[in-house]
Amino acid sequence: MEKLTLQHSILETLPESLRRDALNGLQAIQFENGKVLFRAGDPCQGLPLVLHGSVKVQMTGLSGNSIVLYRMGADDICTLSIGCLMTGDGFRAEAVVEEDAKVLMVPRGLFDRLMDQSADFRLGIMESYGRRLNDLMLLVEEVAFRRMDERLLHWLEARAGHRAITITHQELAIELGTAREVISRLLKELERKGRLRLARGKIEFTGSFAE
Amino acid sequence: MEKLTLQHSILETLPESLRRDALNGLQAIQFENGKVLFRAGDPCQGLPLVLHGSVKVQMTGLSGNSIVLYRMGADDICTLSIGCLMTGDGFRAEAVVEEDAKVLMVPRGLFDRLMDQSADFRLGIMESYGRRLNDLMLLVEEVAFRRMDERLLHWLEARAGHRAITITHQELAIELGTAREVISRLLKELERKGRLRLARGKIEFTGSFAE
DNA sequence: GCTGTTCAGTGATAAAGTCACACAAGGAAG
DNA sequence: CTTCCTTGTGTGACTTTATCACTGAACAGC
Repeated sequence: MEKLTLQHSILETLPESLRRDALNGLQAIQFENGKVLFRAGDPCQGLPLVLHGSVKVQMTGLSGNSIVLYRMGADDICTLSIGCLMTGDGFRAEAVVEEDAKVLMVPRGLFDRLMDQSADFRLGIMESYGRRLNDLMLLVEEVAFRRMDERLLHWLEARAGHRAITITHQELAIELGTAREVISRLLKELERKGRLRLARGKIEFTGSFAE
Repeated sequence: MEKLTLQHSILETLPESLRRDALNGLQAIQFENGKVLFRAGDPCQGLPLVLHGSVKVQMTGLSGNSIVLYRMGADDICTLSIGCLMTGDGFRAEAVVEEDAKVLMVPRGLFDRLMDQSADFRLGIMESYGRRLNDLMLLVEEVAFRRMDERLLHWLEARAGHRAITITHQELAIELGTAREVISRLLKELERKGRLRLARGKIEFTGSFAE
C-alpha cells in the first residue's frame, strides 16, 4: 500500500523487473509547506520526482530581487537538477514547497542506470527538458516585452476560480519579478475599477473576474 | 580528409564501430552568413551539431520585438531542437547564421540509437541541456533586474578586443531585447563620455575600452 | 545628378523601477 | 487592555525604459 503512493508516470513505463529494482533504492520524502528543497549554491543530491504537491523554483538576482521561474506539480520532474547532477555545479535557483509535497529522490547511479536501460525513461526526461526550456523561453519573452498590468491580470485570472486568494503584494511581486510598490499600485488601480477588493494579505475577486 | 572536417566532440567519444556507422548516415551542411537554420513554427528535422561558425537563436514576441536567447559556436549542440524533435512541436524561436557555419544534422532515428548505445553521448546531451537551461535562467535574471546601460556596456566590453565592430543599433537592440531608440540614446551618451565613436553601422572603441 | 531605402537622432509622453517614508493591522508581552 | 513590534500597504518624488512620431543623414542604384 505504501507502493501505491510511490507512483510517478516516468517510473510506470519501466519494465517490471527494473521498476521493482528502482523502487527499492528509493524512498519518498515528505516536505511541508514552506520547506526549502534546495537553495542557490547547494550541490545536487539527486533527481527529484514530484509525486504530489506543488513546488516553486525561483531565483534571486544580484540586486536582491527575485522571480519565480516555474512550478512543479504532481508527476513532474525537477529538470534543473539534472544539469547540476551532471556537471556537479551548484544550483542557481532555489525550490520552495508551496503545498505539502511528496518527492522521490533518484540518486546519480540509479539515474544513469535508468537512462541506460529504458528508452521510455529517456524519452520522459527529454520531454521534460524540452518543456522546461520552452517555459523559460516564454518567460524571457514575457519579462522582456509584456506590460506589467497585463501580466498581473493574467496571473490573477489564472487563479480567479477561487473567490479569494491569500497572498501578499511582496509575494506577488516575486511571482512576476518586479517591485512590491508596482504591484501595490496596479492592484489599487484594479480595486478602483471594481474588479477586486484588497485586504491585508488577501485579494478578493469581485464580479468581472468570475466568468 | 573530408572526415577531418566532420569532427564534433560528442561524436569523438563514440566507440569506433558506432562512430563510423553514425558518420555514414550524416552529411555536413554548409550555411552561409545570414542563412536561417529554422524559423518559428518550423517542425524539427533533426538535431543540429555545429562543427564551426556561429549561429544565434532569437525569438520574437507578440509585440514584434525580438531578443537573442543564446548563440551556438564550434562543437555546440542545438539543444532546443531536441525538445521539438521529441514532442513534434514546432520551434518557438529562429536560428540565424552569423558566421558561415558547417552543421551536421542527426535525424531522429540515429539520435535515439546514439542515446541508447552510448553513455558518453547521453552525458554530452545532458550537459548541453544543463548549460542551456542555466543560460536561460541567467538571461531571465538579466532581463528582469539589470539596467540597460549596464547590460549594453557588458555586451560591448565582451567584444572590445577588436578596435571596432560592425553592427546597427537595431541589431544591438535585438541582442538585448529592447528598442532601437534606447540603444541609440545610450550609445550617444557613451560617445559623449568619450568611450567610443559612432558611425553608420559601426562602433569604434576608444581609450577606456581597451584594457 | 536624382530617388528610394536603411540608419541614426531626438522630443514628448507613458509605463515601470527605486527611494523614502507614513501609517495601519495584528500578535505578543506585560 | 495597553504598549511595543513586526509585517504589510499606500503614496509622492524622481529615474530609467519603452513607445510614438518625426527628422535628417548616409548610401546604393540608376
